[in-house]
Amino acid sequence: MTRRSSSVTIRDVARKASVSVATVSRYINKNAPVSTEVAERLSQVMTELRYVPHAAARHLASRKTRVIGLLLNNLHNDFFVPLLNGVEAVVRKKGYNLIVATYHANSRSQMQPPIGPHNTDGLLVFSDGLMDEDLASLTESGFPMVLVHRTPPPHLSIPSVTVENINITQKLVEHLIKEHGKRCILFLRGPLHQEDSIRREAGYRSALQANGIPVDENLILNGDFERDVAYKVVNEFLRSENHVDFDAVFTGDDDAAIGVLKSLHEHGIRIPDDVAVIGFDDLGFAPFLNPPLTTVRAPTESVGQIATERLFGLLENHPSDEVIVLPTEIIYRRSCGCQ
Amino acid sequence: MTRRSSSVTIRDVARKASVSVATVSRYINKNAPVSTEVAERLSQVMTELRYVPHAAARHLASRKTRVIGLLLNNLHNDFFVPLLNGVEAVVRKKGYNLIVATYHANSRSQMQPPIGPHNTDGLLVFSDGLMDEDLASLTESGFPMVLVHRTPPPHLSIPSVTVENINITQKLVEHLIKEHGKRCILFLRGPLHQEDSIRREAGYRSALQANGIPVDENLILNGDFERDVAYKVVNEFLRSENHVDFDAVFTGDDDAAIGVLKSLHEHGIRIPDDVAVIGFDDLGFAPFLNPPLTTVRAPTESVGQIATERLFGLLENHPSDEVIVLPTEIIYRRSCGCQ
DNA sequence: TGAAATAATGTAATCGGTTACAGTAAACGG
DNA sequence: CCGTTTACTGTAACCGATTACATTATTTCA
Repeated sequence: MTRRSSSVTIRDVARKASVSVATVSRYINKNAPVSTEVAERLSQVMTELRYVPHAAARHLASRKTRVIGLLLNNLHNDFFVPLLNGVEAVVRKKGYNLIVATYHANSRSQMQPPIGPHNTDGLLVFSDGLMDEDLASLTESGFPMVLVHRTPPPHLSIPSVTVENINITQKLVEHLIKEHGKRCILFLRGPLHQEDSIRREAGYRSALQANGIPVDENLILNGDFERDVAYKVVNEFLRSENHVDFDAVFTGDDDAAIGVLKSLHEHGIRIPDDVAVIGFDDLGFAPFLNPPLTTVRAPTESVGQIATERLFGLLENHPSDEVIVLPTEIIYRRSCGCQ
Repeated sequence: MTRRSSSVTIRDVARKASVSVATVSRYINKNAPVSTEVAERLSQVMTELRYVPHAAARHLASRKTRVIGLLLNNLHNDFFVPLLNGVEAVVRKKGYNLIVATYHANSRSQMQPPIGPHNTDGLLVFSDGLMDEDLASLTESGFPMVLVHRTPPPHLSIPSVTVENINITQKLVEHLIKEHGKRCILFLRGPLHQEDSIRREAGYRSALQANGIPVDENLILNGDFERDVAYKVVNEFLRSENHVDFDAVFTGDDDAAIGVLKSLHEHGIRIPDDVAVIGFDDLGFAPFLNPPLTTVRAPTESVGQIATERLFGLLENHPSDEVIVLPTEIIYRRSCGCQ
């Protein structure tokens, strides 16, 4: 078989430096002593030949990819910028590579998850595409994973990093009720199975209940934590003949808030005079919306960073199954009626 | 050598289906005919065994990684969301994987680029980390690349996708001058070697010159296309004892605009009455800033999509060295004084 | 001082696929 | 009816690293 290999291999280096490939490998990986003279010679030969180790060959032989994967439902959301930022910083510091892939529950039927044990050393899972049973079988095979904004299923010890949702949401919604006298609060939930969404809905419901306000299911819409969807759904709601009156909106997250504000503006609804609006995440633009958005500050970059560090912890054999919940805080701005 | 291989290999599949590994490989890659009975048998055995081909082994043997890389200067910017979105969609459709990595000019000295021929089949380059000579040697070795928001260096035929900057910037700045009577326009340029920044600065300068306004270098600051940097630099500018008066700001891009607005607000400067503000990119939040931002709509998701499609074009041997410049348009909102 | 540990290196099997080459049987073409 | 495609399959070399095992020279230490 004749295959032209244009690239410089470890054998070329070995030959030119008059050592064996094993020595070159040892020098590269620094996992066994190499005499200083040989080391110097190799260093020189390698730069001379511009040798770059072939990743796939290393992977195959060492059974390590030096790649970690980030699995997301989608990439529509500004929320992912701080998350990615935190993740990428740690990955780079460790000399690894990062594969970013999207995979969600609806795409399951059509195809396998694009990343997993076959092409990564570990996964950061922020996706409902991998269901509990998938997590179970991956865990069983010893594949390192860290869940992001998702609690591990019962009996599975998978570390997880998320932010506090329920209490802070309840507190935020109660702020609308107690401080601003709101009683008909529209809620845009996120993706149905996403944990943040579920918890925020729980916080929303308990805030109403704690204040003797019956939950009106007509006031709960699906905003999907997305600008466009939120915009559309609020538009439809406002256009429907006899929609329920409302005096506030909890948009679910800041991205959805953008869509909500747009829709309200276009319908001539004054914020916060007619309708108060609150979000979640405190994305970079939140203080500059019109009006500035009252929201919850979530340490998203830290989430990415900590989750990634924990994943490397697993790779380095420091097992853990702790669920880390980072604290959140309310940032009061004008959109709720404050100031 | 004893290595436990927990994973199912192509040989396991072959044995269980009573065929050779070659046949299995052919079935997987659909690059040679396989009888229907064997195909059916294989399909069944593969799901039964939950066989997933080992990526590194495929890469090593086929000299293809089925991975493409996106090289960015950083990930601080909301600008990357639509870009990533466009890229990822195409990559997924093609059944490839996407490595996202950051690499900028200052990190050059410390390390090699994290992605390249050794671990990807091709690169989308949106980074000043790879300099012209790097591009030259990569091109020479036949490595597929597409430049994003960057024009290929002379004599190198590398396809490129970008958006129109100069003319639209000149038109936008002239709008400030002619329609709103502005004459002292602060400009926050982006990263020094980034082409968008250079072109926007060119557009800014020619707009002033075309209208007989001398360019005051004191009115040009480095905003780096980043929220935080822009915020800081405008703050410093405003705090300096005898800074030049100004009546407008071209923030360079929408991300920087957020920082500029924040600083101006905190200094009690009214927008657009005291100072007009314009951005660039029309990011999702632009219509919702306070006041809504006049900016340039750039088709960033399309840029990502088209660039990626062209990269796959190269992989499929459709050479091209065209420079595609997507059109941009001004979106007039309130921050410039309109409406 | 002699046994044992350590340092430095080499040889060759191995990781899990792809594919060149070879071969057989059936279909085709004139 | 026979030479030539075509369809299908198998064997084994190969991709470029890592690393178990072996070997020799040098230290260490009781």
